[in-house]
Amino acid sequence: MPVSLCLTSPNCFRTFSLVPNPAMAPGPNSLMWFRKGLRIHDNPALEHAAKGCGCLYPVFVIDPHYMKPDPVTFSPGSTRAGLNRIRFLLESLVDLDANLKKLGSRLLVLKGEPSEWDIKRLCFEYETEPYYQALDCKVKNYASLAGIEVFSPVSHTLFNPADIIQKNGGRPPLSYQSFLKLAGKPSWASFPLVTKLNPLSAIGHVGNCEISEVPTVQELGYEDTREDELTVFRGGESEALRRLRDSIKGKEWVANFEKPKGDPSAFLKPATTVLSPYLKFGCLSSRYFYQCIQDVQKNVERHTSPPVSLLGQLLWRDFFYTVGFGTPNFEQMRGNRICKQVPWNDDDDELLAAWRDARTGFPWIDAIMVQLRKWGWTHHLARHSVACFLTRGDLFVHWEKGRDVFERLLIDHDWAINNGNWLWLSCSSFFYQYNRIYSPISFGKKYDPDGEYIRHFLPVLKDMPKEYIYEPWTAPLSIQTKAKCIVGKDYPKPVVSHDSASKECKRKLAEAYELNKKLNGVVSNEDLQGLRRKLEEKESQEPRPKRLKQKLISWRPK
DNA sequence: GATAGGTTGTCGCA
DNA sequence: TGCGACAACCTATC
Repeated sequence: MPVSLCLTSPNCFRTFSLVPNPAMAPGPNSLMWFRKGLRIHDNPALEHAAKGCGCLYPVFVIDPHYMKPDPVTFSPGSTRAGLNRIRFLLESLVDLDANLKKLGSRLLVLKGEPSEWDIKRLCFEYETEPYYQALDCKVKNYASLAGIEVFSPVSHTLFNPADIIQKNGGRPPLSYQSFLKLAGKPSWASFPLVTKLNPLSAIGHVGNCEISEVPTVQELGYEDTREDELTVFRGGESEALRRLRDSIKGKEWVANFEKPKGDPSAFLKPATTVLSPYLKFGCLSSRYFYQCIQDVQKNVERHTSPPVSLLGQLLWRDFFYTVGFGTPNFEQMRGNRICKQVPWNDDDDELLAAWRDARTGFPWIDAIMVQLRKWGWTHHLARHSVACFLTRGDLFVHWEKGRDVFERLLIDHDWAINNGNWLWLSCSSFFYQYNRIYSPISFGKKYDPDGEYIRHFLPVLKDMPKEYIYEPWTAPLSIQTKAKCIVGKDYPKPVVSHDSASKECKRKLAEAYELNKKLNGVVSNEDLQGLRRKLEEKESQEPRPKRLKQKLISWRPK
């Protein structure tokens, strides 16, 4: 009996069939299913698949939902991913294919046509995201029905999130420090990882299955993509290892790395490693990265420590993976045990769109949103700035809305880390000091007083004198004219007054916190509606210029 | 129940 | 460049 196995989405079971054949010799045929973990080095699933096998099928399945152009979204891309990330993924696949070819194999890219293959061993990297949990559960069930051995090792993260949760009595730790204590040193920290593989077995019979080369973005149906809309970072394991070598070359830089001291406005040479997209797709093994940093630290007198050190950054990643894995409804406010229930604006699409489309009228915020859209990447602190601005700092828009925008645009988008950071920045979980608000004016200014970052990503402001570049609406008209940028015409007026909007946000959060405390975190929809009404009443009693009156202009960053 | 500590706020001052 | 005031949150731990 052939057993159908779908390797694309949890709700479909028709990609191809596996036909176990006990008579096959010499070893069992193996299927290595690549999802993330797009690498040769430190890839236990691939290693196991290759060990003593007959034929080896290295497979990547194109999921149409992830790849196919969706014409109705706000930025080029598919239903689930922006074009930048799709391109990054394709580049990573091309590189993986090339690296497999060096080992005498190749990548088999499949697109949905059923076929029968003779497989006895199925190997894929373990995943903690709900999407893969649901999919893998079904795949494992079907494989076991068919008598196929499944090997699914934890190798995407430093630790197994389930172990940490178990050590903590069944609940994930909610602070970084307690996470560190529970985690300790990873078991493999001082063992050499397998970074090189022997030549791989041949590909087996593929039947009538449609095998293709890695498609280009054009072949996927993306036509009019302007080059300047595309990211400056190239995907793939080779590029990841090159970047890694470059980053750790400067031993002092590694040893003295302090995340909060990095400059978010540095764009010619980013202040961080920009290894996050490679970690996201597993082009770079986080464990290999860990060992490389460890080696550098051994050879210097003193070095920084978590949370600010470079190693600390990798541990943050594991922290969010752990909490995300152990928290039901982690990606939403409702039904999320660790999330404060707050009456965010969730129907003001105008404010959301202004933020998303880089027309809030705050150049620092808008420049970051342009960089995000073009590069699919911005510095961590720049992400903080815009996330705070959208939610608890100024616009009071629901963090889930901002999360969705990041999810689409970031090339390093990672389910656990993105949701975790939005919970953090909106003061919904992990972090609660809602009085600490990033100023959309002074925060950028302290790193980049001349506004070079703004001039680069918002060329409309390139001739604005530095005295006004963070607040162009305060520039006298003569200056605006001279700079060829009239605020309200060439560049928008600010959508809110930061002073009054941030005060209002603090007041609302104080009320929301009080309600959560009173109800012991069990806040119903009605409770939230009640608070929303109460806050609105207060607003109408004390009318204040919540939003500066302005004619909406159809301004687009160029 | 009290206390310590928390990845990275802002402002004014020395 | 570094400090305290600002106003005061929460979680972890005892």
